Amino acid sequence: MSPTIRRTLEDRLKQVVQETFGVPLEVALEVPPNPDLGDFAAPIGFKLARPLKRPPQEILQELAPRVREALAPWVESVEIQRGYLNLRLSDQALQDQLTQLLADFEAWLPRVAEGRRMLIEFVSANPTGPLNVANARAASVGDTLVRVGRSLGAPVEAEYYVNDGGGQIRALEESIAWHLGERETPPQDGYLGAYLKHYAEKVRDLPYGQRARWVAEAILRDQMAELQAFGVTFDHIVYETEFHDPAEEPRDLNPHIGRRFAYTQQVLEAFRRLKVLREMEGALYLDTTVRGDDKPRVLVRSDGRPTYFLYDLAYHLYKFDRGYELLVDLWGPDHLGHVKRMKIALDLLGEGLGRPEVSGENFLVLIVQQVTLLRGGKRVRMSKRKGEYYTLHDLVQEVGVDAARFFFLLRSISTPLDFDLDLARKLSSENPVYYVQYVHARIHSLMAYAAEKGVQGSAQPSDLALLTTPEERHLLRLLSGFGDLLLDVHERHEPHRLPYALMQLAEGFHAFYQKHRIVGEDLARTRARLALARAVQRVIRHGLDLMGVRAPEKM
RNA sequence: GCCCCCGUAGCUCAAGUGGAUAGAGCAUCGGAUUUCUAAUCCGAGGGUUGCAGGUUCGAGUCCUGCCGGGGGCGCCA
Repeated sequence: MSPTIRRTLEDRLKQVVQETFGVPLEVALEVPPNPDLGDFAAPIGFKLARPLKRPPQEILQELAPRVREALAPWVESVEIQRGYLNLRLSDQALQDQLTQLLADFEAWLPRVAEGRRMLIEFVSANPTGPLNVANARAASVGDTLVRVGRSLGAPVEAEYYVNDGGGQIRALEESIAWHLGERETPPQDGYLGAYLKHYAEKVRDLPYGQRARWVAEAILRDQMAELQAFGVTFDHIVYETEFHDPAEEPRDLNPHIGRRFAYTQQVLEAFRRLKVLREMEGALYLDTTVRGDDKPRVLVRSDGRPTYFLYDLAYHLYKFDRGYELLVDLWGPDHLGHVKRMKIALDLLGEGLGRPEVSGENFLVLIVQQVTLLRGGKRVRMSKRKGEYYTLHDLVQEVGVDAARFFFLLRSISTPLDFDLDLARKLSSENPVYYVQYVHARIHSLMAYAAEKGVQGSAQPSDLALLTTPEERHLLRLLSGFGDLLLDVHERHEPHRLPYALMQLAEGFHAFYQKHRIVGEDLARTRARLALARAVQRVIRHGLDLMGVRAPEKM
């Protein structure tokens, strides 16, 4: 429940500025480029200069003594440097963090204050073939966001949407017939990959028209198994056909069909009420241009079949209806053009329904950029329909779950990722993931050694006061900031910060270990250093777990 | 043609909501271990942040234009 030191300091600083100058100021603490400058830097001199019409230096000189007093329990020095107020944490505060971390790790982690119920939808691959590496990247990112959120006590759930309707299912049906030799020419837009033959053989005895549904279910099961092996699970699975008209298909063939058709009708009614529906050439359009879109978007085709867009709106209304307050969707770059119209449509939907919570504001799309596979320095072209594949399964076989997940998380979401397969295979012994895992294993072995030497008893506060070398202080500082890091990952939806932070912590520990003897003559110092090592191990283990990466005890 | 993403060290990428001397890994070169895991550590070289302007105390970050790469622009999903 403890707020982090950084948040505490920011709140206090804000308060002091308000009391001293009577102006509000959002204070965002930064970390100075050089540790000699302190642990935190508040760039408030520049920011106050304008509203107060006074030079930064003068402002800070007036502020510094008050800050020093207000932050006394946590901060041992406050210095003015250029336009910054540089803060140095007290040894006591850092040692207290260590004590609390070890006493009750879960309680030491910060909690997300306003618990908006969040639903993250990701992967949501078509049930027409195996998962590819783009799905793998989305799975890594989405799952880690879910885990981080939960670790901070935020109500976050994971959902998978199955596009089990529309043209691709018809194409699947045709493709199955082709694989069974019932038609000579391969269907246009068909799925010609060898994998499908295996599924097709199992439905040979089913009549044409009923096979695709069975195969889609089987593929979905296999996808889920593959994801589970990748460490990724979902709380909910929702099918597109739930939003279809139940008259479309007999329910004994499709148990999902039409269960939530009411949502589809509700969407159309809301738009009708709002008078934003347009009929042109026999098709029904949503006039998104009233909110700045380029052109109206088709909801119902001229032959009466609804589009994916309409079903997607019904689906997202269903999400809001279940009480989620923030909807996060992870989409591929090919869906980029849909973001704007979707937000507009949700705004209109909320207005039409008179429900302000249904709105584009509460709908966040994260575009997870594409993955390009390289082999021998050349692009590996992939096409589901042509049957050219490199699957999630292949990836796990080749580089393993740990390396794959770590590697995917190492890039920010918005960066296209070149995945060099030759390099990835080579990386198996050079990948940074092993650098981090090694710290965990090393500390495990260290603990065993200490036990063997008969070192007993946990560190007392007086022991921890001995942690004063630069390497020890650096580690204490990194540990104390771990909660802030998780908050950043959660609030900004930037999971790539996590592996970087763990690499930094690992680097700090390796350097510390190299330079200082941990189990030694001085028992008090030994206890203190073991406590520090145990805390590092705990944080590393937690961080790796959030990434779905194992924390081995031996390497 | 319009919209979006990207352009940072030889390579792959970071850079905490506009902050101090732009940082890591890999690669290259040079060192370190009789004692707790060398899958480690220490050090060196390597940069006009694609180009040109602008905004301001301050720009890799924001704005405009251009160049290059990728993606999208369907009564497909």
